[in-house]
Amino acid sequence: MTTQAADLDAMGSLRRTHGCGSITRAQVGEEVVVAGWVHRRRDHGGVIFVDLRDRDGIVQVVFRPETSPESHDRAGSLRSEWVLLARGIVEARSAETVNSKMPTGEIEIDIQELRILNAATPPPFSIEEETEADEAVRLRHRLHDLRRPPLQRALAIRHQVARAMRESLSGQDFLEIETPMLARATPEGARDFLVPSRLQPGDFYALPQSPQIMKQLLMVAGLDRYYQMARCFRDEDQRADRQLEFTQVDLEMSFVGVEDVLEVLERVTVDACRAAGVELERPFRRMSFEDAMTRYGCDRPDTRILLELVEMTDIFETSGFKAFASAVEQGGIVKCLPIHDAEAISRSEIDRLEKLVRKELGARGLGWIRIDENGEWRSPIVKFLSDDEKGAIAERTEARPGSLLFFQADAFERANAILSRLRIDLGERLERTDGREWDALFVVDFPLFEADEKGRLGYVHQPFVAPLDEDLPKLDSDPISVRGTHYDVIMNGVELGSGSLRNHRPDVQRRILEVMGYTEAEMEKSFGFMLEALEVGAPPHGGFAFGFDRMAMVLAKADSLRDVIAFPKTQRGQDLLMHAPSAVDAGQLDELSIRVRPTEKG
RNA sequence: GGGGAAGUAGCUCAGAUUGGUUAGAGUACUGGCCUGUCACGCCAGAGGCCGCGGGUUCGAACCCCGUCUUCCCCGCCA
Repeated sequence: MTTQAADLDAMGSLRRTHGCGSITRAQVGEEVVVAGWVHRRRDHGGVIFVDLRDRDGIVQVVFRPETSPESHDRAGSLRSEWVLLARGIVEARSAETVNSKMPTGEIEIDIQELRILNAATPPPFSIEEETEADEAVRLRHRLHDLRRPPLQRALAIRHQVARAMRESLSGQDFLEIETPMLARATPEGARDFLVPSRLQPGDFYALPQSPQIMKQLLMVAGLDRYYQMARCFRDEDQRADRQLEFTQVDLEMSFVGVEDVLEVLERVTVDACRAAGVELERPFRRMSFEDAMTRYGCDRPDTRILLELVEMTDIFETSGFKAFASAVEQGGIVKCLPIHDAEAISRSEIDRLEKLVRKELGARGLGWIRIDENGEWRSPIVKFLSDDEKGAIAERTEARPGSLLFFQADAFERANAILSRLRIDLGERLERTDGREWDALFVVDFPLFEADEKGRLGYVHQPFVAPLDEDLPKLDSDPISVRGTHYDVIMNGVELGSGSLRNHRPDVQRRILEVMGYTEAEMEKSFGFMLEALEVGAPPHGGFAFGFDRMAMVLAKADSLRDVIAFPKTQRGQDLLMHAPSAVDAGQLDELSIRVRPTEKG
């Protein structure tokens, strides 16, 4: 659709004097010039009101035939989202016409001169605080969506947080250093985005998944303290909190231990949040990975939710209740989520929850016991339990009339994932929270290795994480129990970022790769230049990477990364506004020595 | 790769779990009227490949099969 031919004006020498949202009673009587978009128009035949909107806010401008017949006449043709420049006198509204719902509702501008700078096609949906438009529609019409206040606020918060983090890190003696976007493909980790090389036909660059290796090389090179607002790329399936391309506030520092890094992280996090108007309590709480999993079933707990899980595995080791006992026998666990005063959870609600965890998380079922007002145990599973088991359950969960107990008997990961999901769902719905708005904490002491189903060890985070000094001897004797120096910063149940000390000694790095089953040749192929770098005098070093988009999401109280990124991609990786990715000319492919295999899609 | 939800007017949605006239509403849009509205109001009008492709049927928005798109989740993402 194209715009109607309209009689348009040039700006001439007229310039804006105020943002729409910043005009108050203080300007009454002054002449002002405002510029923006027609938010709404109310034409009374005589007087015409236009709500004019810019980044700053909305102000009512008035066109009266008696003030300026010409402006009034032309205002009649205005439509939504047309672009105006208008000069007029700020007037106080009479008591009856004050609009208390608008920040600028006490004043209006009597327009003397109107310049229509541009017309506009009708917007696909109205530009409001809240929109009901489908997300696909919002993404296709991203320019209109970006005009909505929540998105404008989110981008402003994003800017403020970025500025504060740069300032904070500069103030702590970090240098901002850029690293290449055209980097080397890595065999490990996420799928790479590849970029074909014209000058080296048949070879490819890879867009960096993160600057991990490059920042370690900077430490070896003696730059001491580095940071970067780093664009990162991972060609993996997306989620509400994962985009193909995203931004990390990446940092690394030399001659430090865990405490030194955490001190920096705490300062940066506090400074960043303050820039978004959020004051965090210091010091941040610390929690071990083990503690987090035991009590919350999750390595990024939202500790504002007061519900906690209870360990039950030992009770059911030799139970007559086959469903639980066999889970334990197969190396799994039994855990319980007790909820007291749970009368509000109906039987049909329990069925709904069971269906949910079966479908979404692969639960085998959802065991539950309700203790009614008379102390009777109402439950489909209670008939399988011995008196001893019932006694132990009651004692550990502090069950009482009104309590509802949810059980999972499954593999460690799954049982915890399911109960953690229920904990968050029900904790929020029943408002079992401590009332704090913000909850920042460090989770520390992650295991270095995890075993796959065949018992082979792999790294939990990445292959360069240094072990805790005191666990170093166990690298040979009991590697699975070796704890890493890895740490996470968690806020409101969202992982803001993670980091660790790195292996600076080549012998330790090699030993860790050996434990994971790498042969000498594989080590050379995958990590050759890293291992070489450690040989040229690598200082002890460690660092961190904040998921900057996630920080903005949490601080803007958004539910999706797409609401804090100007031009995000859909779950299928498409940009619905600019239509990327797209086919390219045969000539372009030819230059790159690339031939595309035809697909069904064409 | 797998599971789920959705797809009807620009937008948000009805359209019986029972297939049957010309597919409706609100809003937005267009024209007219209106000098104190602020979700302005009143009158009139226009607007539809019922996501797409097959099939069943005398007849399909509706039933069946496939497919595409968006969102949520699992896998995946050090």
